[in-house]
Amino acid sequence: MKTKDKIIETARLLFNEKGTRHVTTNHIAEAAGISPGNLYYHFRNKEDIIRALFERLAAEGFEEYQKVLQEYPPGTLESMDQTFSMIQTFNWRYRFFKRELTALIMNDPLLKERFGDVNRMQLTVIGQSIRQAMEKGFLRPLDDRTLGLLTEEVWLVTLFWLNYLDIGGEEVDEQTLKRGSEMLRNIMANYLTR
Amino acid sequence: MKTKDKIIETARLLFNEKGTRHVTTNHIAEAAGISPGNLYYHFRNKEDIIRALFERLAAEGFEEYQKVLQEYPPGTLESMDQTFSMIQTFNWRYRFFKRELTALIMNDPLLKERFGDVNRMQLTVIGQSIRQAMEKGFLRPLDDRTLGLLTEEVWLVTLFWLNYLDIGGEEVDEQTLKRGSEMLRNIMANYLTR
Amino acid sequence: MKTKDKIIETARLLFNEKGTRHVTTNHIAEAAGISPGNLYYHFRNKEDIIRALFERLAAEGFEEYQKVLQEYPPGTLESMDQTFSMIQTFNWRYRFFKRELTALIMNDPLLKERFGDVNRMQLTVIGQSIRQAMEKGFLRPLDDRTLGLLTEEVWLVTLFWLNYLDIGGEEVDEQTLKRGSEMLRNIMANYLTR
Amino acid sequence: MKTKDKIIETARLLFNEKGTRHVTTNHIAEAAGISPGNLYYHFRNKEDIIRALFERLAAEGFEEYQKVLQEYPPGTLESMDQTFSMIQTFNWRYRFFKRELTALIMNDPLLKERFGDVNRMQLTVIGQSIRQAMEKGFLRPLDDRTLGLLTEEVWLVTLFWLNYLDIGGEEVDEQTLKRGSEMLRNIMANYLTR
DNA sequence: CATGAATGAGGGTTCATTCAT
DNA sequence: GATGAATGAACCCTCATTCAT
Repeated sequence: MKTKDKIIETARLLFNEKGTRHVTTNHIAEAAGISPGNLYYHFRNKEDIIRALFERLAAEGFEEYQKVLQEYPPGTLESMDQTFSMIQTFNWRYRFFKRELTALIMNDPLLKERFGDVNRMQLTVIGQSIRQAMEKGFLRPLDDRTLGLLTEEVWLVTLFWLNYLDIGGEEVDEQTLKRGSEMLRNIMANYLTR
Repeated sequence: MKTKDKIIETARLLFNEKGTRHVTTNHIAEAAGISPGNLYYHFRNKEDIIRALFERLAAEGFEEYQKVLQEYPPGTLESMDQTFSMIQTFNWRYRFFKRELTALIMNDPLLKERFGDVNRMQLTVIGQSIRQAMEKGFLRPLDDRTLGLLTEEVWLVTLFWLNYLDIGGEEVDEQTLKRGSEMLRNIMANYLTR
Repeated sequence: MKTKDKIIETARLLFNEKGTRHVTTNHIAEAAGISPGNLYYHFRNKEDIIRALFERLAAEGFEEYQKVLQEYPPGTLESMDQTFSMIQTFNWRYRFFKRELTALIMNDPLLKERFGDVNRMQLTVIGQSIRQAMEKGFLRPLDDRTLGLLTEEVWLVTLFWLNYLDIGGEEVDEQTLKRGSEMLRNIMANYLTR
Repeated sequence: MKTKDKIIETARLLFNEKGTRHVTTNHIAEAAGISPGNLYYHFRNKEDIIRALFERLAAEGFEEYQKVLQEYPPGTLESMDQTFSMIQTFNWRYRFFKRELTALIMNDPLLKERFGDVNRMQLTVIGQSIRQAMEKGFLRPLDDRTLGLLTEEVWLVTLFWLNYLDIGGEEVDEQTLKRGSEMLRNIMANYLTR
């Protein structure tokens, strides 16, 4: 593994474990087995590492989403399920990010913009997915406003399910993740044609 | 206003504005018009101020909730609406808290416990409220599992609506808050008797 | 007990327990059950308390010494023994003082002077005591230089026996104190007439 | 000279001059011509510097002792004399240490242990040295108890001679140090075979 | 005599970042 | 690419002391 990747991966693990605040750049360097100076050769500063982690999250997420799309016909409950659990995997892999998101964004305009882009894209994808399900007849016809709210509802649950568990002091495991899926299914159930 | 309150209030404003990380105890003292030493006369440390803010949030929240209960019959859509917007007010007043919640909790076991207590209590209240609505006939009969999911759904949206707006880069105003209420109504709509 | 005495007594206990450095004036006030302001009504500053403790040590020591003199004929081994163990009692009662003596003196000229006075007086007393023993025939005749060295030797052991135990990690109890007496007797033994 | 050594050496001088209490880490850094951060790059904290000073004292002392042993046959009065004045040199070089010893030890268990080790070793060395002198016929035969007391007596005087001068307000110079040697000789004189 | 809130200089320490090698 | 010593601003917090009441 290249040094740059080693830094990113080490940072991810440490950030998840202790939060960005309590992980120093020297700490990362040491854990990655390199010198502080070398870390700064590969990254301009700490923020830069966080940004790199976000880009990685976005790229990997996009890739995985393509795979889901290929395996499961879009617009079905199954594809929604798969997408949900895929996103949870990322939320978990990069959980420091979700935990501190607003704080991080508040102090880094560049990150804010990039996150905004990705977030918008994801919302669009969800919206289209639901619209497709409607067009294919899996869901009953919905007016635009209801469709909008439903989309956001699905997205909100998907985004914050891990935080919800976190806050409630619940472990993240197969069971609790499954409960998240159930919640989504429960939401959709009201709109299924049968 | 007493010094202790002045500190708490100043801290709340600064934390909301810049995040706990970027607000130093000396900042708070200066903004409150007192000496650093005096701040530490009233609070053992920075964490202690954060805890005090949580206690205040909890106490004020409880108080407000009682008022809502007295004005609106529990178990109605209206009371739910009122409770939602009341909670949003607190989420906004103490928004630093919600933003950094998991990070804060991760590093302060005492806060974690206190938050857990309050959170559990709130979930219980919501659950009972929905059950009452059902018993009164506003909602159609639901099995326990569905009722549990619905409760969590309502709670999740209530908790994270502000974060959702934050993340999406949306302003917090009457309009966006109202959209949160609508989402809740939309969720409930599926279970109303008519 | 008067407030002033309460402060002195509390300070002595705390200083012995934790050292002057780690005992704050507020700490003393709290333990004495009074307010910080009140402490400063009775003493100008922390140094002043330490000085008062020294004066008390000196006064009590003088008083006790008179008692020993009355009970045991001066110039006997027995009176030396009694004096030794009497001084150990004070060294123990005010052990913080002996522990930090040089440091305390270095930063407080007034204390330095007072301690010097008392110390000189004590040396004189010991010297005279030994001389008496010689004149009474308990000790064999000694030239002035030897007598001077012997006096200092006795005084040095008496002064530092507790520190010696402290340093060696030994408990201060009847047994270890007795060993100190034995050492003195051992020193004197070489000069006894029989 | 390396930075680490520069820090240690500077600390030693300042500690001797003003006592550990009144020397701040920033003082040391400034006097050593480095930044505060750099000091903390080489030492974890202030205690750590003090520990390093003790280790240096112990190491240098051991080294010097070996030299004395090679030059002067062990078990002679001369070797004792040399050892005494050698130790006084160290007591003087690291006099802050002896002055504050008990206080320092009280608040640093690690230091306490290390000091205990070294102290025990030194007592053993003295004991053996006296025993050798006896076996070689320089000293008359002594029973174990007397030998033990004599050993401790010698050690006590050696350890505290500088403190004794300090307390008495006497300068440390050739003359006063010589008086210490004389005291030891005076003690030994009683046991010499001739 | 007594209270206790208030002061403020400064202490130990951290950590993102730089730079000579 | 890499090292690791070095920087320095700033942080959290302490505590002897003061002062209005």
